[in-house]
Amino acid sequence: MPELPEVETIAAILRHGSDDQPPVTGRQILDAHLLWERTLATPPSAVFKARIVGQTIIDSGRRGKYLLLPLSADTLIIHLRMSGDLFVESVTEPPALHHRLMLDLEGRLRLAFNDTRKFGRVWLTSDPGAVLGRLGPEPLDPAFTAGDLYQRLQTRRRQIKPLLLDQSFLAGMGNIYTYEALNLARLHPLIIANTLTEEQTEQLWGAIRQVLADGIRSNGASIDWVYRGGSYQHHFRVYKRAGEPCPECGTTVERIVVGQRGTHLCPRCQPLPGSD
DNA sequence: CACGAGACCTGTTCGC
DNA sequence: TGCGAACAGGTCTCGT
Repeated sequence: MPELPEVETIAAILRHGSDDQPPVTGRQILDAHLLWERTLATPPSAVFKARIVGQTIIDSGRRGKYLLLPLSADTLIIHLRMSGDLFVESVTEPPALHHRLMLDLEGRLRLAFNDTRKFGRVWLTSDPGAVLGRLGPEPLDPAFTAGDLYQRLQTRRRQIKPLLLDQSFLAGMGNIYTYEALNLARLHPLIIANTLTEEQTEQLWGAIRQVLADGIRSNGASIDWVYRGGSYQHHFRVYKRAGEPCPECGTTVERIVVGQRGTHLCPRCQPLPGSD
């Protein structure tokens, strides 16, 4: 589930709580249990527990797709990758299948990192910049303008879709929101980045911000067996709609492969210049 | 710089 | 029904 809107949603739940979860901010970490060694990127597991126990969770935020939990001395950084998720539950619950890291908190609570596919990673560091250093701009930052995007596109000769997925170009876009944005902007995923006109760039910039903002407003998307209560999946225009009519023009939605990732598009709304 | 392939993992869905 | 292949929200590394 985790692209920018889903990570934003989780960060907000950890900060403010939800209907069935109290907030974790302000709580001290009393114990730590690492259940899958490779989940921990740094420090070595031998020092992780001794270092994190006793620290208090100060806040909860996000940068790109990284979840940031500033602690009293360090920052806990979590990347959910493909299947990661975070739960706040009672310490009395038996650890669920696929829990990889559990932090016992004040108030008999537990913050659990659950990650079926084991791709997710956790960092405990005093220097978040070392982990986040190469991320591109935040697409929803008010300071990020269409002109900025146009500037950044000028030096790139890559196909637009893999470029938007490149986190050093723009932080937070994932596979689904990227092709949803390209569909909304009526741009083919294979268009070469520096051939976009200023007008097309403006469309793309608006579409990116719209799909992300709508995703956040819907509390993210709930897909397949991963469910968190988000509802943005009901707004998807082309995702998993290959073979169905485009909501815009009725043409059959196609699925192609770009950079080894499935990509959905409407061939009529999103024509590729120079081919027919 | 750009691209493709392979790796890392488990679970579900698809096609025969 | 069974079984292997393909596929899934991400990113890293290596070779060309």
